Amino acid sequence: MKFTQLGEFEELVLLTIGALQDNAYGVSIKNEIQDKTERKVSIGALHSALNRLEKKGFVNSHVGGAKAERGGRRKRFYTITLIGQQALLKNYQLRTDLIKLIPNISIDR
Amino acid sequence: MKFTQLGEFEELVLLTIGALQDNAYGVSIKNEIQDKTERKVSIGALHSALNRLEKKGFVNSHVGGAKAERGGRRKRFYTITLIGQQALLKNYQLRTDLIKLIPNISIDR
DNA sequence: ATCATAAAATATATTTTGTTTACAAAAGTA
DNA sequence: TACTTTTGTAAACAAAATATATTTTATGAT
Repeated sequence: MKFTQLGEFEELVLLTIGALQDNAYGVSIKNEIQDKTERKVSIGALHSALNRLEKKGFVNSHVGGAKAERGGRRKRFYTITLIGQQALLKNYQLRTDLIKLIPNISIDR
Repeated sequence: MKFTQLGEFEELVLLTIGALQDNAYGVSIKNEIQDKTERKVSIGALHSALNRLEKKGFVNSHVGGAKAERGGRRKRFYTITLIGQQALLKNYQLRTDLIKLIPNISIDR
């Protein structure tokens, strides 16, 4: 494929990383998505999306220090890149424009 | 397993069907998406998305009468169903909520 | 009536994205 | 050391997206 398109789940993950600001790592992203959507997210599914997002340049990551309350592996934190933000905005604007053209649909509440 | 999740391209197609109102068929949908997005849509890709959308209950279809200017096969027109509209709204609202939580992002123009 | 051509849908194969399942690593506790 | 908790990794498979090629159907011209 010539230039990489953001998939549906990838976009949701990317939005969530942005929303979580500096606390976006595997488990927090998983929990946030589950809370907001009622859909269950497996940690494996999430990490494969994260890997793809990083490979495409939509996010950066770094491992944090060893600071967990009760042990555990170090977290890998994700942050959204500029092109990640741009991709989100572009999708958002396109969908907003289109949805407004649909008659008898109530986008405000 | 029951798959009712809308894919990224499927959602774009569904939005476009809604926006085109009573003129949504293969070629018009393809052209509309290409105009709005600069991305190239193959007619085969589009029809496979349409088939999935119909199987999932997000759209209905019917073939039109023979009315083309210069021959050609009859068009199959698509209309969005109620659950199609509901799915679009749900996605729209979720993304709107999330994008507003991202700092330093300008969603208004 | 047959032929050429246009318009649209269908078929098939491949790649990319999404999901599940199982497992491994790192760190604290006892 | 062994145990438990937290998090990440890997591999296999299913579904969605894409590209390319083909077929069906309709009309107008000859």
